[in-house]
Amino acid sequence: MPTKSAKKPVAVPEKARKVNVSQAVDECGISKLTPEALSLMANFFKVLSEVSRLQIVCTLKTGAKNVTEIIEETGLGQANVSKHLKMLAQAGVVAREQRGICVYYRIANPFLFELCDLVCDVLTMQVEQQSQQLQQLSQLRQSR
Amino acid sequence: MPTKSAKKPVAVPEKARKVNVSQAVDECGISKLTPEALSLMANFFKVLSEVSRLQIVCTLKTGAKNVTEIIEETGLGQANVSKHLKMLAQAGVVAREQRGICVYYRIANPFLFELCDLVCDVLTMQVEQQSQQLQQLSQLRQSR
DNA sequence: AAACTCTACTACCGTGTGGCAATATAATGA
DNA sequence: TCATTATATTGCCACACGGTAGTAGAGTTT
Repeated sequence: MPTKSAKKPVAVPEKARKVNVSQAVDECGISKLTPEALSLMANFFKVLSEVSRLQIVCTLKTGAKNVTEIIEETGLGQANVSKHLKMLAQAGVVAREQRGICVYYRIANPFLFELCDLVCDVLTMQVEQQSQQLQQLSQLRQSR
Repeated sequence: MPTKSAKKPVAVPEKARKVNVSQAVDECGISKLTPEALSLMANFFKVLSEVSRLQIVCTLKTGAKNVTEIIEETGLGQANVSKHLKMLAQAGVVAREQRGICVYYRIANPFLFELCDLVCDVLTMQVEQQSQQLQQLSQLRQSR
């Protein structure tokens, strides 16, 4: 049973942590990360936490595309695509390049796909694990 | 200039895509992912897109901890920690284990740290890139 | 049993944000 | 110049979600 040093940790209010970017990511590795670095990470994940934006990223997997092409491939609304692209660009996920009248976007850092593949692996493992557990459950059921 | 086949892509409303999990993640690799798989990914990222939850994950880097320990290490409120832990557990990020009166949580899949490290790398690259660009800008400024 | 600890849950509030329609801006062509 | 196409922006609404206080329940100690 763990012992507590102080009764109430005095709970410094959890709002009021806005972060000024930069410096932040020094020593890599998830442990010993400054709140700023954590905020950077959180923001990065947040950008990738919407199906629409992931759709857009998928679209760009096969190369740079302009907004109209992205709209057609994803079936998303124009305003949304524009908004999402802006967010993705600000997060440094995609790069913007104007060619004549059109604006082409591309994945800024191909590392992203590596990352997504890794996530896919993790999720696959989880799904498999879950289905195994379900199997075991149903087996227990039948042998009753 | 890209040609458009139809004037208005008829915009199937973008709400009304709730996803039933499972199957989804077949062929790994970010391209050719079903909407269900994308939704899984998005949800995974969403769980990691909050500073508080990342703090909790960091806390668990050094091994399983009970809720009180997590509260003390992070300084978060008890209700929040409980809520976040529930979310992390549902997403399969952490595993729950009751020992007597305490409940211990641990990272379910150590792969997670690998993933976070990769994200750190990506973010580091981005930050470095940005600072380089800033440097170039200021140099342009001075040589004016 | 009563008091205490640990964890979970509920209700509430404020904020952030996705989708949408309408409008604005920019570049091109007639 | 005017019309057209491509992209960006704004305002609005609905909804999801984080933080908080209060409460509940389970286990432990006295």
